Amino acid sequence: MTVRTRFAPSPTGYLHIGGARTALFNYLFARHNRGQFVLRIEDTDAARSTGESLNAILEGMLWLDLKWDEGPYYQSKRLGLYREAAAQLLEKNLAYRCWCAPEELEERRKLALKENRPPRYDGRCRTRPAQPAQPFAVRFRVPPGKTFFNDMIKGGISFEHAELEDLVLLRSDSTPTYNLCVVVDDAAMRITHVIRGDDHIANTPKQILLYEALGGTVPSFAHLPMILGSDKTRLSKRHGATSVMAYKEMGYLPHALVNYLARLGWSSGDEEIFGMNELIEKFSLENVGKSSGVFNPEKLLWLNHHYIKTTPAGELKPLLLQHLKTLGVDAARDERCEAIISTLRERAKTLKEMAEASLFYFREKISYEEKAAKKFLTHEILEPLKLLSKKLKKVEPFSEDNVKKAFDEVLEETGLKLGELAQPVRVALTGGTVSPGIFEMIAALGKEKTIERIEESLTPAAAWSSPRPGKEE
RNA sequence: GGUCCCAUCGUCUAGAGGCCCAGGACGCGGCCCUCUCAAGGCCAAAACACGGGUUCGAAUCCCGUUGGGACCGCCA
Repeated sequence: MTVRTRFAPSPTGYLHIGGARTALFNYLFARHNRGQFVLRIEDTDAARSTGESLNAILEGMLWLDLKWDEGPYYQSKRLGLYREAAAQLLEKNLAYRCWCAPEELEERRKLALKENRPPRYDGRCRTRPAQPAQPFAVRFRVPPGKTFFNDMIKGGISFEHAELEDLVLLRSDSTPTYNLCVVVDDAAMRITHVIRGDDHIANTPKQILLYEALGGTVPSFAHLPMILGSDKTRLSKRHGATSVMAYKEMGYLPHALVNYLARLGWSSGDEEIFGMNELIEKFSLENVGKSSGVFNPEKLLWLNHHYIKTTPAGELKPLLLQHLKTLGVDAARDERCEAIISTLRERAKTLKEMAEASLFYFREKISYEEKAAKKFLTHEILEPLKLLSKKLKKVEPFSEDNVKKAFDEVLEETGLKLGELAQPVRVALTGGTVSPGIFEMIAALGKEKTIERIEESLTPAAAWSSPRPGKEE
């Protein structure tokens, strides 16, 4: 039997970290077993479902490269199926009509909670005579007994039916509810493995009972542990960004998130770095842990940096371009991009950081940080800078090695140490004291801009080099 | 309140009775390298929640305690 998994989000918000991991594990399990991965949109709550959310979820999955084989299926387009199933259950007396008013139910629940009683429906309509002309909901008649299932992650779990309430299958407006839809669809779509968050454990016995009532094959279940925030409560906006797409905006590589999410709850020995194919090859539910995990942004950041360091510059370029664009720089036609990326990848943990750090390469005019200029653009350095400029003009090709040679000559002739020359040059070229290695940076900046900026620095250098009090030469 | 789930360094985890006075990774601290910042290399601190069993032997199995979490909707 081919393995079929599904990811079934409800379009009531963006794709969040937890949902993304559920989707990923379903994807990996299906791929690993050469099965199919189905996408189903659970939009039976018309009031809360939006097209915007739907797009956000699809966008998130595509960004993470979690491609589905089938769907998306929309539950809102399958309402007839669910009603049919409910009618069938009604017919077999496995379900019954309930005339209780929702408000009344709500009141009873609140009262029960207040009195510390289980807030469960008491089943009073099981035996109630028909109330013609009254709107009714359809409830499942939970049979007596006990349900056991063997969770692929958590192991054996069983529930006494006495703990289950007669759940609503069809609302009084005849729209179906979650548990019914899930079971009907998972059966119809021949889902073999239901992999979802462990907040669904309590739903599982109800769903198993429904499968049995409807004569469907019960799939295998695997309940993933929750992802928690730093305070060990369920991950939410309070803990920072939870939207997958927010990570794109922050300059994360999609695969860094995938790798991080995979390792949150799953492991393969001591390994930390996994490409997508490697994940597919190595993923198995046996290696998924049972306990919930805390989302650790620092580790994600480390992974992101790892992938920034190892992804070819050519692949990084279009991504960097996007971030530069939001900073108002259009570098699409700039041929230096790949060289620039190479100088920055070791020191930028996100693409956003890289874009910001690369700004000096693209600016027409740079401005000096006051402190930096004051400290390094001094009288004494004027001549060496002139000399350097002169030497650099002759450098051809303008490669890192050749630039270094020009520097060596200047150092030789002036007796300066590299540090004494490099920092002023750095300020002259970038405006600040922090940048990539001086030679690689100069080569990436390009001959024209380098010489232009050094010469430009010669003027203000004289003006700003007023010696500090007591240090008069 | 009831039911269910979970429990190894701060965090993610390895560990499927002896290989473990517990290994890796992130982060943190130190040192080295060094033209700045990084990156890199090396070193260090840091955990089997507790109590009972079972066993020649337990982080690993069982029970209990404690602590965390989830669920208890005509939401999904």
